Amino acid sequence: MIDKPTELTVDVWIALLRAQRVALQAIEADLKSAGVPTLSWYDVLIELRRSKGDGMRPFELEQALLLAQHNVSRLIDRMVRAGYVRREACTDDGRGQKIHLTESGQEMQRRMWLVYRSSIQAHIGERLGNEDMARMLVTGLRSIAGKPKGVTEL
Amino acid sequence: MIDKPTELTVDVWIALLRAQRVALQAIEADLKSAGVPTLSWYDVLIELRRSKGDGMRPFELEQALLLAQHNVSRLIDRMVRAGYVRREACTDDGRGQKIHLTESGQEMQRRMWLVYRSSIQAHIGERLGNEDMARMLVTGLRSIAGKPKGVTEL
DNA sequence: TAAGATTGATGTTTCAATCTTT
DNA sequence: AAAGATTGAAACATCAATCTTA
Repeated sequence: MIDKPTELTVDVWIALLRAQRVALQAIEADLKSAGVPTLSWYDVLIELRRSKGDGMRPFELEQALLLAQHNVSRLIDRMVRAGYVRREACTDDGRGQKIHLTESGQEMQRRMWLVYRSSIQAHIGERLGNEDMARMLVTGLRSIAGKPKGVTEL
Repeated sequence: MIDKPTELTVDVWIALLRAQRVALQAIEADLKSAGVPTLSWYDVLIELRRSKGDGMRPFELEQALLLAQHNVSRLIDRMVRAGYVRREACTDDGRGQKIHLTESGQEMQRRMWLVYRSSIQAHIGERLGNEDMARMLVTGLRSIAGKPKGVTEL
């Protein structure tokens, strides 16, 4: 059969699934025990911060975060209710809107980053050497992920 | 600060998140368009199949699949309703039970594997060379994931 | 008391349909 | 009609509490 994967390929996929799951659970647990929101909120906060005060359209967030439109819509709902972002009318496209960070959202992003970065170091950095990381990136993970559509370059 | 990650470490984490998300979404989409259940069902089916008819305790599934106990409980509920697994009383431990594959569950596992393996090949195998895969595994992904607790060896 | 497992309430994601503007 | 975005209903996940047996 032409599209049957080798054992090695299957092992890589299983390991990829597992590594991400283990690391993600550990990192989410760290965030939770620090009393801050989850990673999906962080993703929105950091994307908006990178937009430098211009705000972002929901569909831009959608592409950057690999989320479905209705999920972005509801994620923003919750973050508006929590006071971290606000919606603004979009001047050049009547259908759309612009999402902006609030002061409180900026603060939360900074606060989360302090927790998040320790966690990345603990669960990723301390387990891998520089050589290994560099190789995983250039010929491995990025080939699987493809090129991001949004503004954010990896 | 002692636990601040390097840029490279952060890049690896972002790439890991992204690669898994992209591949997972692609694979789930393939399963859906083939009209079969999602990957979490497959994970249960294949674990049970590996147990060779002995069945598995819910807490064993929990460890093998990295799921919380209540999630396993409800996942099994749904799969029982769909007729793919059945619960049996556990002879040596009155608190527990044994989960077994049904005939129909075995069939579905086989059917899903045909779809799943093409999908793994398309989204992982065709994007990576053998050398790269081998390196990602031994010095990369597996160091992040740690050792699995359950029966299943990667 | 602790381990194995389930349940009610609540929060989040998904599906399909809808609404508005281009 | 297509793009951007939202919404109701249903499926699924999570939290805290509970139940049973070891």
